[in-house]
Amino acid sequence: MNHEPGGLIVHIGGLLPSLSPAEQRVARLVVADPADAARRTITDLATAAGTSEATVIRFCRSVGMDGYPQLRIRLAAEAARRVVPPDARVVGGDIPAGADLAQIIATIAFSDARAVEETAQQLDPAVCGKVVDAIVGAGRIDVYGAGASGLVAADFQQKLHRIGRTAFCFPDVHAALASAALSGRGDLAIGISHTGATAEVVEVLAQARARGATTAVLTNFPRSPVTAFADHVLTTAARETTYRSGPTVSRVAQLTVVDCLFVAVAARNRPRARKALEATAEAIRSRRTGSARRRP
Amino acid sequence: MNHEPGGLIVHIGGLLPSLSPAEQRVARLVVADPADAARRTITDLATAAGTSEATVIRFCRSVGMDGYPQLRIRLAAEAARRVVPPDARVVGGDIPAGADLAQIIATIAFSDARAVEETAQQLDPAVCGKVVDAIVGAGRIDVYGAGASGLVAADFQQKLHRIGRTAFCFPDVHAALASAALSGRGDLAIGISHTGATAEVVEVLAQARARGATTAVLTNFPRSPVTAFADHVLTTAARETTYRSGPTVSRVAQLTVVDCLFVAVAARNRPRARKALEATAEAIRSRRTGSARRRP
DNA sequence: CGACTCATGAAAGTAACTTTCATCTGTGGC
DNA sequence: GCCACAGATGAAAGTTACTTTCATGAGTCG
Repeated sequence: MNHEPGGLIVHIGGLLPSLSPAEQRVARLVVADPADAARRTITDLATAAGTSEATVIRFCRSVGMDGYPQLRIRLAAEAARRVVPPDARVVGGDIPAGADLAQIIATIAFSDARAVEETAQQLDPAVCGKVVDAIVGAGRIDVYGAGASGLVAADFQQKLHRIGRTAFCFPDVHAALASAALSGRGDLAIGISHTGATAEVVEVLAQARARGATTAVLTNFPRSPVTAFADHVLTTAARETTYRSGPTVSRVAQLTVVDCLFVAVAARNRPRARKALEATAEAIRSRRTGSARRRP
Repeated sequence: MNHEPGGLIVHIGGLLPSLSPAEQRVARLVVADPADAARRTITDLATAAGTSEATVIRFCRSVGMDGYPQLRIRLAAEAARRVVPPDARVVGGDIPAGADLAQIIATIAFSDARAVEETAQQLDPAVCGKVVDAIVGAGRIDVYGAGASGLVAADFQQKLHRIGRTAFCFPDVHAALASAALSGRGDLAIGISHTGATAEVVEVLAQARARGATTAVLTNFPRSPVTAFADHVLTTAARETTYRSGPTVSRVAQLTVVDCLFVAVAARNRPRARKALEATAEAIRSRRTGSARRRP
């Protein structure tokens, strides 16, 4: 049958004058509220149009559909498409004072999602590749971060560990500096700092580099102090707002970058990574209670 | 019947583990290609899933629909709304074996961004409101989480702390259980677990609740064991892939939810929260080295 | 004014959907 | 190890929705 890829509703509107009176009544109902029509059964719609089911079927054929069910799902699809995503325009800035929860959720989700997308867009695959090389070939891997970035660092460390690349992460600056002092050629130090100016991270990276280790940093500001001590610079792309200070916004973007590196490293040695993953997953599984409840 | 205003497909994803095997087969087909499923008749779909029509009907009811035709039009509508980015066909699934870095980045960013968006869409503002109330009114706040979710828990704790709502987070199960045992009416325990089946988190929440504390949980699976012990259930919406085991994907979504709660709590008492934020920011600022370098 | 065309709905027929029920399977208790 | 039980499942019966057929009637053209 006929294919009307674009606007079925528009198409019906154009066909309207050429339809029989009873079919026109059906058509008008459909055009007026496609979503509502999609919800009705054929008998329903026929009654609402003051006609019989047979006429509705004829109408379907007249507009190029095979039958009523087909029309229904087409209508549902078109009605959904024409609904404009509510008020995405306003969303994206700061949170207004009297904001309700739905607004807050929409705003945050929007800015998080955008941070992720924009970060991915500006991330340089070549630099990533070098960092991945470094991770794969490194003797020892240390990951540093303070505050919110510290959590990202911990996450990175956990992940590398799970695929068999032993890594360390220090919550304490002194321990971190000690580890950096003990590193050398062939080792890798990864710093994570939104501002790129966190003293601890800068010091640690500087120390590691002075000892001959390779250094990499993940920051939002490509010209921040820390980049002076980094062989490889990866950047996130996050904007700040009042209530969500910088690190908060960028943390999601940082995690995305960490995930990318993780997957890329795992992809380098698929079988071994998979085996390591399975082993760790197995170890964790025993810590689960029974599977999800079935309809309680 | 149930109203799932946001993402039915996402909702189905979350319900997946709580469905019976045969229903899961149906669910997977539906999630994999909603538009295609909408085109099929019930017999068709049943055959494709290797099961009977009866099971498909049961599946419809399980996900909150009245019957198959209703499911069909909902699927058609959602599939249409989901404006698929041109080359997103490959993106979103598993990472192909020979993937290059650009592909990996695109895939991960896409699935992260989608997890955030879908989570926001299905997040219930009413439940969030109750959790915010609980946080604002709580005597003591404990946040629990293990593994990757543990980092999210730590993040939440840090955030609450920064706006003056003292909270605790325990990396050690014993300490957590002890704290839970000491909690009581007016206290709040928040559990974070992607699977909802992490034994530690379940035990701790059960304990806290038994002592009279209010409990809340953040999980991907609304019918998982942990929800039995939670007064408030918040859900993320993340799908799993091979290389990025569940918790990895959902962590970004979890963080978004945590951010929402954080901002909502801060919004309740704007001046005080702002003052607390500024105080902590000031404390951290001293730990920064000079501002960003100007063209080196 | 008759013969034709077309629109229309009633009713019969078919396919789709829903319910019921018997069977089966795995689980936990003794 | 066996029994009782709950849950999962599909076959088949039952119901509803959809489609076809056909008779009727209104308009209309020679």
